[in-house]
Amino acid sequence: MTFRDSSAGNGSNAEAMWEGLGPIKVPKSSDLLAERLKIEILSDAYQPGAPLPTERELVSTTGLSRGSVREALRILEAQGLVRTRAGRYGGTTVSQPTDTQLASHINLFAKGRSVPFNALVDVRLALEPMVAFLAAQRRTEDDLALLRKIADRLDNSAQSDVGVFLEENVNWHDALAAASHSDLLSALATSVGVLMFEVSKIENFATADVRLRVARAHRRILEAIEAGDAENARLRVERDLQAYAVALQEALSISTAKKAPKG
Amino acid sequence: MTFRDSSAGNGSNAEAMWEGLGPIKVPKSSDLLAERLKIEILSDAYQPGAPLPTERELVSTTGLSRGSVREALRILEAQGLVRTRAGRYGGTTVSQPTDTQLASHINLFAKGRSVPFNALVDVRLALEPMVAFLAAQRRTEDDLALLRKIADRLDNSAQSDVGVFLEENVNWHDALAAASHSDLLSALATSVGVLMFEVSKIENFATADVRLRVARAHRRILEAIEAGDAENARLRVERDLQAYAVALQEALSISTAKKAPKG
DNA sequence: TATTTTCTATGGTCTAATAATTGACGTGTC
DNA sequence: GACACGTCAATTATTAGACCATAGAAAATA
Repeated sequence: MTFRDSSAGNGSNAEAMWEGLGPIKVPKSSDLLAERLKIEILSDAYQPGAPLPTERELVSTTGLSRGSVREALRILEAQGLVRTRAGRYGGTTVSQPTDTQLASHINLFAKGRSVPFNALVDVRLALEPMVAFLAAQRRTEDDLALLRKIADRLDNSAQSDVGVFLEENVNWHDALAAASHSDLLSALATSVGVLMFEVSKIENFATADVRLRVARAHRRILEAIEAGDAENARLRVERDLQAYAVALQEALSISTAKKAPKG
Repeated sequence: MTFRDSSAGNGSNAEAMWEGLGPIKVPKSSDLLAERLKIEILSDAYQPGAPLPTERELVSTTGLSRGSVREALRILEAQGLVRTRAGRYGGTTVSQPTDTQLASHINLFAKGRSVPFNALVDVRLALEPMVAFLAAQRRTEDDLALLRKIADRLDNSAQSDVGVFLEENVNWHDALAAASHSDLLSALATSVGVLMFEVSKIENFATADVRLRVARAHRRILEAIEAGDAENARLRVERDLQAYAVALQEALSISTAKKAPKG
């Protein structure tokens, strides 16, 4: 009598006995190792820069092959948790995810999901006013000096060099975010800022008129931040952002209309 | 005369000749392949579900080894851009990053960088009021039905089951975020919400008193959203969030004070 | 028709070897 | 001593080839 025979012989509820069993998903060894290492790394026992075991040590302690170990390390690397360097005294070390890496993942989310422009506006309209609010409260003298310098350059380039203007505009938003002295908030704000900046690179949107208005708006925001008037800074950013979004939205619909003139 | 001799003989600016040369960074083959595939995937030529070449095909088209190809695929998998399934008719397919994956990366950023509690509050205070604002404008009947059901369950469990209450509280915030109908915003909001939820699981913070207050607050927010009063919804969320953050902050300082009684 | 079995292309894993990298260390020259 | 250079050794980077496990399709069977 086989195992199968005996269970089949138990009657009508032979299958019911096993209904607690669902499909069993076999995880990949590299995923398991990555998960275990992730927990270790986040457990406070590891400081940034601390060395992980070498690949060959991991091979011997885990019993996995070198290939699986390396795949696990690539996963952790993509998550920004480790860094590997070749050569003697190289190896894998713990690292902290950078702003850039977070921005990259947000970027992938937005691009991969084809997040519409309006959704970007929603997020930016949530983040940037708060950034300005906090910046007005927490800005240091260094922050102010940097913001002033960028504001000057924006004024100067507003009537002349479009390329410089756009570049300095990104710098402005980065500096503002940094002045909020809030890690996560500024990382998120700059990420979304970059996304919108990419959109705004369409078809000479940054006309001389638009540039002048942006420069003036930033100047007013800077004044509020200098005065430490948080509520005012928030309001001004909110207003300017809405105006900017509306204008960009219009430019976009014109631009797409051009591309499909009789669609 | 050697090459070196001739350059050294040019005088004091011998090094200046080479100042255009920086350190040359040799990229890893897996990174290169991942980057190239990423560009392909994001180029609109690939729809979600579209199959990538098989590993062995990539080996023959790129000239790399299977190990390198697989490492590249692990990177893309960690970025949420592809999915792989074993077995015949399996393979690697294009996929869209999920909310959960974005949340996971934000989670790693916060944990890996030890982002302080206050910074989480900053972000949540930026996102959630906007979520409520948009939810009041965009909510469907289905959204309202779900929010009402959760609000009821929150009321019922506020005075009894702490576990159910906490769970439903997370559901509430998720449902609210969904009602904003803004992809990125809701993904970010729920990510940060989960992070704060983890913090609030400390030391019976969710006392009966706190639970009742939260339930009442949510009820008021729901009313504003039902009425479509966006500005009101935003204000109420902002106020409640601030109160919640203050209370949690106090509980945290008490909790940490207990752990280091005479520090 | 319904069920079971077989087939096979695919990812998953392992072993073994070689190449490339890189920091330390010695060694010589001036 | 200071500097340039070569050597060494440990580590990751990459390759090659093999075999296993998986999972649908397709064929065989009831």
